[in-house]
Formats: sequence, C-alpha cells, structure tokens
Amino acid sequence: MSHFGSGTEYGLHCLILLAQAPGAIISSRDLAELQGVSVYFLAKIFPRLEKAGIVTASEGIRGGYTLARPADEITVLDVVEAIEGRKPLFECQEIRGRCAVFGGQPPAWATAGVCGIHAVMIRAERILHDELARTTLSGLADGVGRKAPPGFETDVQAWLADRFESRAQAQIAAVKKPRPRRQNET
Amino acid sequence: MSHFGSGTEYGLHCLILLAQAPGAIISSRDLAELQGVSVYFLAKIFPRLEKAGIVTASEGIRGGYTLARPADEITVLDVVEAIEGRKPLFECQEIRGRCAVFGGQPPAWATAGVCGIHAVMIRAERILHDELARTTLSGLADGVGRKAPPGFETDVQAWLADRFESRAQAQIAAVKKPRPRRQNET
DNA sequence: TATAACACAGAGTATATTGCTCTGCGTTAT
DNA sequence: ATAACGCAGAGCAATATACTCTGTGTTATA
Repeated sequence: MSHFGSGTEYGLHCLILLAQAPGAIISSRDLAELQGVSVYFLAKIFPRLEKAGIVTASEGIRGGYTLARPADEITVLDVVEAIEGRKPLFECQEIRGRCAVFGGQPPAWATAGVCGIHAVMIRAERILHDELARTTLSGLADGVGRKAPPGFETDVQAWLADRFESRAQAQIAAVKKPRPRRQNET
Repeated sequence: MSHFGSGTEYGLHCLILLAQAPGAIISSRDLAELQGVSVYFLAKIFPRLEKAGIVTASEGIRGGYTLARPADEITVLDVVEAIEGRKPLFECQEIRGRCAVFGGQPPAWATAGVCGIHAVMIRAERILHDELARTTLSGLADGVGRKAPPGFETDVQAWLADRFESRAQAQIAAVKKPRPRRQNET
C-alpha cells in the first residue's frame, strides 16, 4: 500500500478536468464514467473537496461541481489534505519520558521541548508539504495540455457537454423505457 | 493515524541507545523494559532491522543486538524503510488511459512517459527521502546527549549493564523461586 | 548436562482503515 | 410529476496496525 490512497488519485484527475473547463458544472457521475472509476466512490470523495473549499456544489438535475477558486490557487497539498485528512508523518508518543531510570517521574529536562526524533519528522513533513504546495491544478492541467494533441481537450469537453445536455432528453426517453439507469463498468 | 507507525518510533529510540553504547550487546527485552514499551512488539521489529543490515544479532543467553555499522552511517531513512517497508508515497493506477473518449484503446501519447500527477509525487517522495537521509543515528544521539545532564547516560548504561550481568545470577535465584519471570508493565 | 535467557519464526487477536457498494433524503430543471 | 443531482450514512470485504503468545533452536553458566 502507498501513503496516499486512490481517493487522492481520483480526486486530482477529476480536478484537472474541472480546471480545463472553467465555470462548467460537472457531476461526479459524469467525472467517474469519463474516467472509468467507481461512481459511488467518487461521490464519497467530492463532499470532502467541497468542505475544504476546493469545489462548490450545485444541487438538482444538472447539478454538479465547479472549482471554488482559480485553478492556480489550488495546490496539490490542498487536495491531498482535503481527501486524506491532515494525518501527520509521525505521532510522537513521548517515549523519552518513560525511561526506567526515571522511575516514573521524568525530570523536566527529559520532557522539555520537542523530542529529537519528532523534530526530524516535523522538518521532513514541512519539506514534503512545501513541495506538494509548489504544484497547482493549473500546473497539472498545463502538463496534460502539452502532451495531448489539439483536438483531445475539445473531445473531452464535447463528451461532458453531451452528457450535460442529455439530462433533459432523459426525461423524454423515460417515457419509452421506464428505467434507463446507466450501469457502471468498474 | 500517522504515516509512520509506532514501530518506527520504538525502533529509532532503541537504535539511539545502541548508538550511545558502541559495541555493547543489548537484548530486545532490556531495550523494551528500559523504555516501557511492549517486549513482544519490539521483538517483532528487530528482525527487520537485522535483515536490513542495521543491527547484528547474537543468540543465546547474553545474546542481543549491536549496530552493524557506525552510527553515523545509519540514516533515519534506513530505519524507516527497514521497519515500515518501502511503501511509496503514491501508487499510480494509470487513470489517464481509461478516459472514455479513447473507447478502451488509449493512443500512445496518452500513456507515454510518467503521468503528470505521478511525477509530482515522485519528486515529493525523493525530497522527503533526501531529508530523512540527512539525519543519522549519531546525529540523533548527539542531540539527546546535549540535552541530558552529564550523569544520565552513565545511569542508563549502568542500568543495562546490571541487566546484562544479572543473567548469570538469575539461575541462582531460580533455585529459590521456581518462576522468576519478569512481567512487563505496558 | 540441566537451565535460563536469548533470537527468531509464525500464529492469533482486537481494532482501525481502505476502497467500494448501496440506500434514502431533500433539491432542482424540465 | 419525474429524473438526476448532492449529500449523509450504513454496510462490507480485505488489509493493516499494534500487539500477544507459543514454540524452536542457540548459547553461557552453574
């Protein structure tokens, strides 16, 4: 297993798509089906991004998500912390005060300040966070844009727009087929 | 929960003690009881440190562990990787190739090279590792030495030496009390 | 040579997390 | 009225964490 879960991966991919379509409202279902990941799982991730102020939600049919602020103001660290939660690199249990030679009453010098091991971990964690905060969603989106041929991004937007538009037609189709619910292919 | 488990914390504390007593053989039981942590749990951690070449084990009564190389040649990263295993920061599942507009056959450009998100994570991971590799066991031990009053380290060594010496006497004591096994206080 | 403590291997256990599935509720555009 | 939406939360199998305990073989000492 890795330190960051797949939720973070899915979330970042979705947010890049939102960054490429500024202002567009895209549902978690469409984002999931576009990328071939679980609709249900993605639907659990987005509320966290909303609570963190990264996306804004709109309800009802034709509802969905949009970036809450410009893509260059959302860092990878913001997304990781929103989805994974703020779990620290290291949780100091203050072993130093338990030393048997203290006999249960550790002297002041033993528990003063930050434990040496903990200090190393705090430093490493800050460096990791700084690095993750260096890349923004617009930076990631630019990277994708540079690799893809000119037509690709348009195709993706067309795919999403088609889904969005078909919300109205779904109602008409429902007259013929009672339950036209899509199945997920995961 | 934190990214690094308590095994890493216990391990580092034990290795600092071994670094402070170069050449001494200390059993996992003594290390555990000196620090008030689980004897059994520590006994599961040390074989990993041995497999990683950080400590060497000696068997039998009066057996135990010593550092396998000088304390300034063992980094915090070495210890973390030995105990936690080499789990990556991020495990790329190649979401980019699953895009629905590709219809199951992603073009070469889409899957060429490293995924942009993965690239950010690889960079962050290397920076984290570099930072953890910057501190050695001797560096940590020096930090403890600077904080503690002059007599402390001697007291600890005396506590451990006393345990080590008493291995022989334990057999004499066993004649009077049939089962003089120590209980752990965790 | 019996013994006690050791390293080491591995089974077992309680609890938590991960990744995912599914149901139900209130909201919204048609 | 309907269908799809966000959102909250229950459930669930698989895995991980932090221990706990047992058993095997090794070694120094009385």
